[in-house]
Amino acid sequence: MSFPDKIKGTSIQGKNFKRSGSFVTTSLLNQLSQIVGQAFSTIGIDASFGRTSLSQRRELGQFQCNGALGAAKQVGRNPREIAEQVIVELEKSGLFSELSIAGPGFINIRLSDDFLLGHISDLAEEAHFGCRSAHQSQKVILDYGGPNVAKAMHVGHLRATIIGESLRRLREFIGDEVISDVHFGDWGLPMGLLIKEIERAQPELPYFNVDFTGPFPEMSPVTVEELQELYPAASARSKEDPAFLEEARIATFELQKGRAGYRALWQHMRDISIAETRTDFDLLGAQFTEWNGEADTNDYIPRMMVRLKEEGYSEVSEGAVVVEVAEDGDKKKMPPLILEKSDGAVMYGTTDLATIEMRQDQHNPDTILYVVDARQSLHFEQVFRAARKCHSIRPDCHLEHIGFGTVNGKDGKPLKTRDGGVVRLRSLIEDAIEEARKTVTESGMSERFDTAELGDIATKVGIAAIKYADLSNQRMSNYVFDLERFTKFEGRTGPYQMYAAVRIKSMLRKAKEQGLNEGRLIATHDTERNLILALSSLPEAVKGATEKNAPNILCDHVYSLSQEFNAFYHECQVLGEPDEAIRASRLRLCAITLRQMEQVLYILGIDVPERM
RNA sequence: GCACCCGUAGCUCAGCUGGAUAGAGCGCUGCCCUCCGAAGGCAGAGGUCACACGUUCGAAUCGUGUCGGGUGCACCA
Repeated sequence: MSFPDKIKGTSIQGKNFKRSGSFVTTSLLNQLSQIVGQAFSTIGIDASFGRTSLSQRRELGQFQCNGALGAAKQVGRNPREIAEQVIVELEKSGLFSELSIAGPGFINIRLSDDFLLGHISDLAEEAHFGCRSAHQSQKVILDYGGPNVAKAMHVGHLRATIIGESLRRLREFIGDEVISDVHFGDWGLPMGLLIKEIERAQPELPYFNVDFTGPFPEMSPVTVEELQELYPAASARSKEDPAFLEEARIATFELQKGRAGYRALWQHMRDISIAETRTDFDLLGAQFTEWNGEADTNDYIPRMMVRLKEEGYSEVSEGAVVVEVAEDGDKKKMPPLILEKSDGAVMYGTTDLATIEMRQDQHNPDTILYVVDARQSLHFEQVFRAARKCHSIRPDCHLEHIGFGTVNGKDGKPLKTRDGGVVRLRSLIEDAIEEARKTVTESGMSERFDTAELGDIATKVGIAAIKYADLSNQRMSNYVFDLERFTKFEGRTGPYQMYAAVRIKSMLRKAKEQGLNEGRLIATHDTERNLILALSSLPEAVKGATEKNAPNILCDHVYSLSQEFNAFYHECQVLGEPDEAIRASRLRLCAITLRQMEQVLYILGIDVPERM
């Protein structure tokens, strides 16, 4: 693809916009902004006013630039006059099929088909649709998931996992080196509670004998199911029985100091708990490169404590070792980060800080992102401040808490089971798949597919429903969990997006059967151009999603792809188009659309089946 | 008490680096299958963008305050 001959060598076309082969140097909107910026520049106005975006009013143009209004203010000239001069400059380029001024000075732009088609053809050649060109690759550690030993994963882990995994895939897509760490909760007071609870039931076990040096049994004395019942029991007991709580505290302390029997028992609990959570993560498609936990910082903690004391960062306050993190000009009260309780045990602030030191030591990351419930924002503020103050991390390493709101029931309150208990993640997923199975069956799919494929489709639909519903919300706001709504095939749902993609797959399959080939892109209909515009805006969506850690921007993008595709599909025949060149072009457009849709859906963690 | 998050159509939510007539989906009304999957498309009704003041040529968007909801504020995670 190349520009029409007539525009080569014009002032605006210039050297900056030559493309060599299929290499895309920048997104369509960036290119346009630069081109329009040059026009502003030519008439003596700062090029930054050339910022151009997709038009909000498609009937007036494909793109709009509002820069003349802002420039008018700064330069003290009439905005319409500026706009007119800019248009005169832009017309010289020959890149546009329509340029007009509306209202007080909005510039409306339509691109020539050559430029538009050339751009999308190049973009489609790229493995990442041009999304990597503007991004400086970095090493990112993503901390999400956060399951705990002995506790079944529950609703609270849903968002952490879904959002975290999506960010992991997004970062990988733009070319970052990503380390994903599940950060297992395996080191606090709950461990002591569990040890003591098990001892109550089975005091004869060797784990509780201080003099026993091993070897300890290879099999765990408890099953996961038992473990999951032991924890609430122990937790309840600790609230009623101060003596039990005290024993648990001591056990926690002794575990952390390395008491052999406790460590052996702890290892069993950790192993069976990890095995259990893997199932949940597999169902949600979460992939971790590291299965570290709080306990893995144990070697770092003593060193860290000594260093912080020696270097004067930590101090003793009310019997506890703390790091003061309050700063002048703080608007809110900023309590110190507690590293060691007055009983000598460490807390999650300690392990979090030590984890930062460990990560700095092992990976030297550029960014660490924590995908954790928004309610923990104060905690992370404390930890990050402490990390900076104590030089636990390279100063230019970016630390950020990616918070999120709660999952609510239809009553607007955090989701609970009918009897007020915690909703298990597993049952949530199973319910979604079950609900999906219902809608899938109702749609008559059961007659077309065998049981195995039906099960696969229902699983994919159920997972897609949950994920899309979760990710399409703005991260920080709470949302209402309504399976019936999520699993519908109509409207803004995961299944709707899948349906659009599957329909393209089906069409491309037919084309292949009929021996039809793809060919050079040509534009014959505005729905084709609109679809191309949607496709070409992926880099902006990806950039926005990355900068704000906001997968909902990608949900918007894939939704508008679906909408534009459906409009195109309705208006334009593809397989039935008699003109071979047009048919080949449309087939190509369908293929590009499918590839981008699947790519974005993949980032959202949604699998598209071959048929449904 | 202090701090943070949220308040947009009947319902569920986008939009928030200021720009034209504030957008989706569900629900509601009406059209479109001799045509590649109608699980689709097109059109319509529905809004004092919580409220007030301020900055601005221009505010859902920025600032201040008020009201309403959620959350958090040292030895749990």
